[in-house]
Amino acid sequence: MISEHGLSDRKLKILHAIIQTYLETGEPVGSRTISKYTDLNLSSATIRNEMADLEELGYIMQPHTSAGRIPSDKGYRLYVDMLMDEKEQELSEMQEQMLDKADKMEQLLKQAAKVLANSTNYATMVSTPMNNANKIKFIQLSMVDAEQVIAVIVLGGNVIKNKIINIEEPLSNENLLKLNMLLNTTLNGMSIEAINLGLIARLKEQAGIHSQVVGKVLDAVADAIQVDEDMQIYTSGATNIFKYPELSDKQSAQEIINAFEEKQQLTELVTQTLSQEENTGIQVYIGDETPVQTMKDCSVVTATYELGDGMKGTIGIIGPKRMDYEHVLKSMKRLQNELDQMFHKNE
Amino acid sequence: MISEHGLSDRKLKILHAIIQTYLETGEPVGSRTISKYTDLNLSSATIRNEMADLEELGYIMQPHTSAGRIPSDKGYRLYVDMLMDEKEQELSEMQEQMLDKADKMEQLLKQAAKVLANSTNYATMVSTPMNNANKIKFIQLSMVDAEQVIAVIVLGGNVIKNKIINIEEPLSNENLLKLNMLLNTTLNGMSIEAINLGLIARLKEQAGIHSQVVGKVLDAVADAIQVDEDMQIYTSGATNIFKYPELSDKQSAQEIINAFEEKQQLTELVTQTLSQEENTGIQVYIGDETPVQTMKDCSVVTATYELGDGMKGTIGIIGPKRMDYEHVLKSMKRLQNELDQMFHKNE
DNA sequence: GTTAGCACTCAAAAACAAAGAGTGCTAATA
DNA sequence: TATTAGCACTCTTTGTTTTTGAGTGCTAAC
Repeated sequence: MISEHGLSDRKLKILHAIIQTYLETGEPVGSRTISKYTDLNLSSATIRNEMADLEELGYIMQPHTSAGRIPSDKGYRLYVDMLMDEKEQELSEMQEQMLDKADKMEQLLKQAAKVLANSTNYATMVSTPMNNANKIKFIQLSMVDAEQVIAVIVLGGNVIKNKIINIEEPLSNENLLKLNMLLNTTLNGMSIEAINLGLIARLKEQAGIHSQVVGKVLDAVADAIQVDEDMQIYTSGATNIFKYPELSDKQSAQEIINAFEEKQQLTELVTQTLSQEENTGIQVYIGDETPVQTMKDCSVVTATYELGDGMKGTIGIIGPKRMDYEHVLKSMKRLQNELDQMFHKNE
Repeated sequence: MISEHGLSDRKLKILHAIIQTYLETGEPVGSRTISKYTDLNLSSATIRNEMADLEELGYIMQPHTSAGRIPSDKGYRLYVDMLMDEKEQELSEMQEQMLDKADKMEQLLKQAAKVLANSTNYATMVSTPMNNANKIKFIQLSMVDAEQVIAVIVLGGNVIKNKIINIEEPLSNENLLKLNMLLNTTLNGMSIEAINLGLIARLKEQAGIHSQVVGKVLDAVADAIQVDEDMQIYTSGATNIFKYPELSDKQSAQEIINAFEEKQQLTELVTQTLSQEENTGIQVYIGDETPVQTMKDCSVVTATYELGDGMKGTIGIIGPKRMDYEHVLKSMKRLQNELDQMFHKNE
């Protein structure tokens, strides 16, 4: 939706110019600059009048009297909303850079974060898909040596988990085979929530003397999923924030980078993004709008990508409010596309 | 080895006092401070004379005339060497914090880095073990569905790798069994270097019509190992460097944190550390001594831990030159011990 | 409606002025 | 001979004042 701003065309142009120059320079922009470096052919005085209006309307503000203007959050918002409505751009070539190294999901996502950080010069994050309603695709137990069994669990989307289980007495080949049969026939295609206590009891009963092994395997399954529940987040380019003076004073830099390192706070972003069901799946949080308080002086752009099976992951870009929204939105769309495509191809 | 410093006992005491107070405050320390807050009972003037000597000998220096003295790299070196010779301390309790969450190696090491960072307030890194001469312990292929086979490879030290392989036509159960037999009998206990072209050719021959599958599996093996070759590095507490003003100006902070994020430069540290064969396995690099140029204004303490099978990993602490060496060295020894122990127990 | 002109404001930069910590040296002292 | 008190000197730090310049708002002319 376009905001009901009701600004004259000229005001809009001036606002646009202010924002764009501010995006580049990071310095408050004065009336003279606009008057000179724009094709409006208006004197600085006229611009000043318009700017006074724009300020009154809340789109721009002065850091102090006798300084130029900078966009307010509201101003950015308008700008971004305008951008969002623009036609889609041609995609791709990003693909090459990514396919390159990527074969495992983990690496693919790491790479994605890196590519995005490089191409935008902001800090980026990519989350692994959350498997809320994920299904077990395959389970296999194998003996590694006399006392150790390895359990390999493949989930939907080819997410692979494995876990080593210590057992007291060796399993015969035959029994191993039986157990594998049992587990697979019972659990295959099963969604994770569906594995309840009743089912577990039944399984153990059927396993007979090996019920304890089954117990351990189920623990392993639970564990494997548990680990995945708090999904992984890959970040890149956190130090890019040093490039923007307004964020790189010790205090802010410390906090933001810390958030990136600890990742804890980023999960908030992920859940927030995933819950919000938008058409394009791209969201822009400007300043205070962000779900993560640490980043209240930043802008955060997030997008979701899909894996099928209802699995969704998140991509995020964190930068200064004066971020190059145009470029970022484009890059975001591209990456989103790439990821969607890749995962669907791999399926 | 103790350096041949040949300093008088008094000089040594003064140097010690200077370093210790500087470690705490981070400010140049003057003669008066030493005279007052030490049990030497000497006037500031006497101290000044001694300090002049110490400066001439290169153990301390003045940031500028009429400032107090700060330790030089040489001074720190002497101090650290003295510490290193001290008796071992009692270990442990760190174990609890770690065992807690740890079950997979990856998590264990992540946790280790975190614990260490918390306990020292410096930036830390832990590398996964390098498997130069690592052996294949177990290989298993399983069908996931009609077109996909999963290969699980367990290496020495229970390092698990897996990879999904796409195949054209389904394998019968029988053939799968045969392949597994073939692979295991041939490759088990084999060190990775030993898998050469000749062996590969022989394997393929024996696999007959499934030679292409074998090829893909071997690719997968190579790949799995490849991935491991450039080992993982887990870091924690990078933002701790903000706590030390002498490192936290934009320039340095940016560089150091970046090194931590990109990890590239840290591998240098790891290899350096691993190559150097010391008795205790703990090394201290002060300032310029560091293998990583980015950290020339820091001190870096590294240690190795062992996994058996000749696999070794690295632990590292990076902080200001005025780091609390005593504490750090103790923590380091503890962690080193914990890790050694854990991996050997798990074996 | 637009613009030139001017007085005014205010942050940032530059210039200047203590203040204070610490030194080196000399001369007196134990 | 080793230690110490005393003093002049040096430099950073801190605070104050001045200067500068970009940018504004307002008024009056176009």
